[in-house]
Amino acid sequence: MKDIAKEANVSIMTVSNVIHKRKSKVSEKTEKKILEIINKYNYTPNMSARSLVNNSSKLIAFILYQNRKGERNLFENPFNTEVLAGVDKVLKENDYYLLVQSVSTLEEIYLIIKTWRTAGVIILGILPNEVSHLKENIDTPIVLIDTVTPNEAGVYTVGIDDRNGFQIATEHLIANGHKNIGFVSYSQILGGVDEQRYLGYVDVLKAHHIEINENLLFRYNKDKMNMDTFSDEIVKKKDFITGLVFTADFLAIEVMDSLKNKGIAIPDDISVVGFDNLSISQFTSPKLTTVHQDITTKGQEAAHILLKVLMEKKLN
Amino acid sequence: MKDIAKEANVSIMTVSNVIHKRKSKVSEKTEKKILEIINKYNYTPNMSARSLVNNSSKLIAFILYQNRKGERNLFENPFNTEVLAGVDKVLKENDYYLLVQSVSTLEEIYLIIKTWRTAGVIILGILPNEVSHLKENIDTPIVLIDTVTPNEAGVYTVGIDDRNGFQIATEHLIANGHKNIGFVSYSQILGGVDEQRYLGYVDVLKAHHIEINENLLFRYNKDKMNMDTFSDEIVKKKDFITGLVFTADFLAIEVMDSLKNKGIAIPDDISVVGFDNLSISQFTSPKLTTVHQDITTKGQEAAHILLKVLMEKKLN
DNA sequence: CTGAAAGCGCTTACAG
DNA sequence: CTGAAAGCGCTTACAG
Repeated sequence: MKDIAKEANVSIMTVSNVIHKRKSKVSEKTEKKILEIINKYNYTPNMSARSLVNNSSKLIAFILYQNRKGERNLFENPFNTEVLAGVDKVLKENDYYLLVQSVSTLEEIYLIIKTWRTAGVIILGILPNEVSHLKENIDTPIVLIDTVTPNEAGVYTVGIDDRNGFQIATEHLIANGHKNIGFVSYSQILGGVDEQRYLGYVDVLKAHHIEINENLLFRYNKDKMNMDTFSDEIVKKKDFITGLVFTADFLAIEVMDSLKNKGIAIPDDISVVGFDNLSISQFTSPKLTTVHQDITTKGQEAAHILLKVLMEKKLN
Repeated sequence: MKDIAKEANVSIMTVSNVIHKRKSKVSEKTEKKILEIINKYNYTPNMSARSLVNNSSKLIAFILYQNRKGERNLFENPFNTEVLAGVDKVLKENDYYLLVQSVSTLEEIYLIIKTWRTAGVIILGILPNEVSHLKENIDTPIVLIDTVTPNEAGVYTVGIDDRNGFQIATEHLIANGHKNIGFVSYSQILGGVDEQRYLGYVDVLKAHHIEINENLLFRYNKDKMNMDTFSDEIVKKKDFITGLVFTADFLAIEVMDSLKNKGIAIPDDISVVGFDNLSISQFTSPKLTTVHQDITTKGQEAAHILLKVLMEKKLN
């Protein structure tokens, strides 16, 4: 910038004004001259310097969070990476950049944000009871995906009507004559989207005067169980169960595979309905019946919300 | 930092020395005092300031590159995200951070690197003939994944013996009595890993005195074809073909699905062998026979190479 | 419309 | 072992 200013015989200030397109502040003539020099030298602004002055960077942190010791690889789950795809697309179009990390504690999140003075943060996997802690420790806008929480100032959420979605899933099985329908989810059911989905499941059973049977609720704790022992629990009750609703396609696919290996025919012995409509779900056999949600759109939505809030902040 | 220095009654310099663990330069007593204050205020260094001084940040760019107009979402491919998982893990353990973006031009890559003064870059999808251009425009260490290129100074590659891997895949079909084996890959075959795999395919056919039949080479151009018309080409030759080798599981899964929809039984009508051993490959039906490669390890490897080079740079 | 000054938080020589 | 100075590249008031 200094060199450009020298070559154009203007001050650094003027170059800065040109870069920031403050047209009213620079004559067209000098602007043109400076732009030429900028292009000639292929000048790129140094983000570190800018961030330092502004005490905020053009970085958005994208965090995959899972507060458990398990050595699970969060990037293996297509749901997470489809969200990432949406975020990538929108931020790129708006000259923001994406800092990605998977973490297992909230403190790691705080550290990233402070270290890089990120403009905002998008997080997957936060539980409702963690939101207030999060809010106290982060002073940039926060967007949570699939966390069911009241909108507080500074905390925005992206989600769908999970309860209704799951009513649809459950209703589908009922419509096909099923009564003994198992509910299969990951373990942290309290407060998360899975609770909403559970409520949708209950809604439908109740509407059809079917009693909720605790024995048909299967919760997969990824850290304490393996898929084999988990599916055994379902196998034990196979003569009773005729249908299963899953809160996630990814889980449905894994369980289906395990059940098939144990000689259970799907859908002949047990019918299955998933949730998410992951792109891989169409490749299972039989094709997984699933409730669609547009995952990439969730990511785009999250990014848009963040950008909007950031714009408003700037105007104040 | 200034505040910490003031409270400890030392200079900023001394605080800096403590933070960087230059033990020889600070007495144990002052060190302890300073560390206490650092903890008390939960001090986190400002990376922007550091990057500015060093003219290099603790950011590593992870780029998914595809030089085509197609609107393909690169995060949808589990291969890419499994690599990402490996990179994430290693960088996190070494206090580096990950800047992720999918791009469609080399210029976008250069821009990211200059803008953020990244310490290094890991790229997927570079073709061999693009390497020299890349090298001329990037002055940080570059690690290319699955690009077949001679090792030049500053450009490192992570890959496997693709030719041998594909010999194994092809040999598997031969061993099962197949002779008319189709080779299915994505379109950009020249110079990439697919060429190595093609050579492996040729090796085996030749060894068994089977002539290469141009009509059995299927190249899927994602931008110009759709899966339906592509699989039609295979269907046309279904009475002749008895086996197919695929250069990627992801492609195999999509094609298999399409073929099944068109009434082709797998493996009864046509046997299929994939490549990669994606975690989702085990969920297809029939389970995809595939040549294993440890994808996450490729990502870890890439990160390790980068860190090693960075360490060596520092020592000079 | 243009410019000189101060400062963001840190590090790197260098002097004591 | 400790410190004062200069500077990284940029922006934000402010003065002309």
